[in-house]
Amino acid sequence: MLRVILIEDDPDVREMLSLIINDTEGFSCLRSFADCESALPLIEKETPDVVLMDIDLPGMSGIEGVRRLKGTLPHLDIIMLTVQEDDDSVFNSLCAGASGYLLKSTSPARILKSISEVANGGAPMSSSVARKVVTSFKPQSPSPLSPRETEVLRMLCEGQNYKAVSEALFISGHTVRMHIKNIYKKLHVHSRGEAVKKAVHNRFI
Amino acid sequence: MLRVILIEDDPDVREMLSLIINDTEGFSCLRSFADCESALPLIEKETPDVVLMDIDLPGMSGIEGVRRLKGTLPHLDIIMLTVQEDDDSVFNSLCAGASGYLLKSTSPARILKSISEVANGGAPMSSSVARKVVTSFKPQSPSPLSPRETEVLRMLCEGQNYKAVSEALFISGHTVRMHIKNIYKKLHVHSRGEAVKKAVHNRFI
DNA sequence: GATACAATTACCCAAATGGGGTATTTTGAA
DNA sequence: TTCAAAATACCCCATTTGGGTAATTGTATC
Repeated sequence: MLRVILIEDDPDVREMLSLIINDTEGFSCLRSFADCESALPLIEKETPDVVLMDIDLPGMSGIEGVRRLKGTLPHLDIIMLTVQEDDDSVFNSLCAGASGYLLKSTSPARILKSISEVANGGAPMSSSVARKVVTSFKPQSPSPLSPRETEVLRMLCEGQNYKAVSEALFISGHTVRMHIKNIYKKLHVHSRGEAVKKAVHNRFI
Repeated sequence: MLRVILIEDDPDVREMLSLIINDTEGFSCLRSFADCESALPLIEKETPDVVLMDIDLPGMSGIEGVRRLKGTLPHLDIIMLTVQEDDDSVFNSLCAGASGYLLKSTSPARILKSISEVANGGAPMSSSVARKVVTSFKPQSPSPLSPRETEVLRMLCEGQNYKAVSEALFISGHTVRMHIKNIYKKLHVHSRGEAVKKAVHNRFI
């Protein structure tokens, strides 16, 4: 029996979901709340298996709610259930610790399936959300750096200095400097920190 | 009609998948190959809708194959279909540009569903893979840095130097240096580059 | 009140870094 | 074969950085 708690400010949606969950074999909606403030203390008491969480809530946002819940109950599985489909909502939710992300257009059957999926170690996502997540891994822009420069930059990211790089690549320190100067020029940066940030961010390394 | 090409070195698996795809309404397996070397030139000719790609192949790996295919056909949807379940295989595949990742234990019905899903902008993944992907967004360790140090580190990541930071935060250059020294100590690093990398990687900023 | 931690200011020094320039050789693509 | 890019190597010098040490203040928390 999967024990679910629901946080959703729209009373109609809340009621409907609660009924659907309770009317299905193997699922039980322990309680439902209209906001995080009232929900959080009780969730920590009741320790449900899964929480369905809206994002746009009065008071504390659902994302902040996730952050706090995961702080006290790291093993709790939380599925976002929201109309928000923008990158920020998705990525901030996942960074906060949500284990799934469904759009409100999701069918009741799919929601129930997602609840059992998340409880079994899955990460149910609406397909457009999943694509966003997967695409975020792919470097968006091709690296402007030559293979050698990429190699040098990778070592800079490890915190190696000129000398270490030159010894590792069997080239002189002068050459390392030249590569680094070219890297800075190509990335439009003027320091190591910026270069590392850009490299990590754009996945050049 | 979804046009599929299959790359899989096991003849039995290849045959079976090919039959299943061709025997299903709305799907067509244009061709199948045992390795990337022979597949790539023909895929660029036939421009299928979806490619099913194994990872462990003779010669070029499936991951490298994805990288090359996405280089020439950026809009092609590729689903990895493999026994490999380790983090490296998953993340390298997605970084290379795969749009989906299924384990070989996936049922034929689910594979067919995934093909249409990926063609419709989704990102089908086996549930354990999806959880890996989602979990990778969550910072594993809470930041050990004080708020002020976090602020300083954020500016270092922007490529600001001591003076710029001190002016922006209305503190003396000496204080900035002290903060940075403490940051290095807490993060166990010895240079700006390393600190930036660690900060970005662990999402301290 | 005591203790602990964060934030702040201060100084010294050696090493690393960034910016400017120039030049040769190798490699690969047109 | 010709040309461009990449990789190699070198010079000078001002500035930045990293490491060490120490002291003061405020704000918590105990």
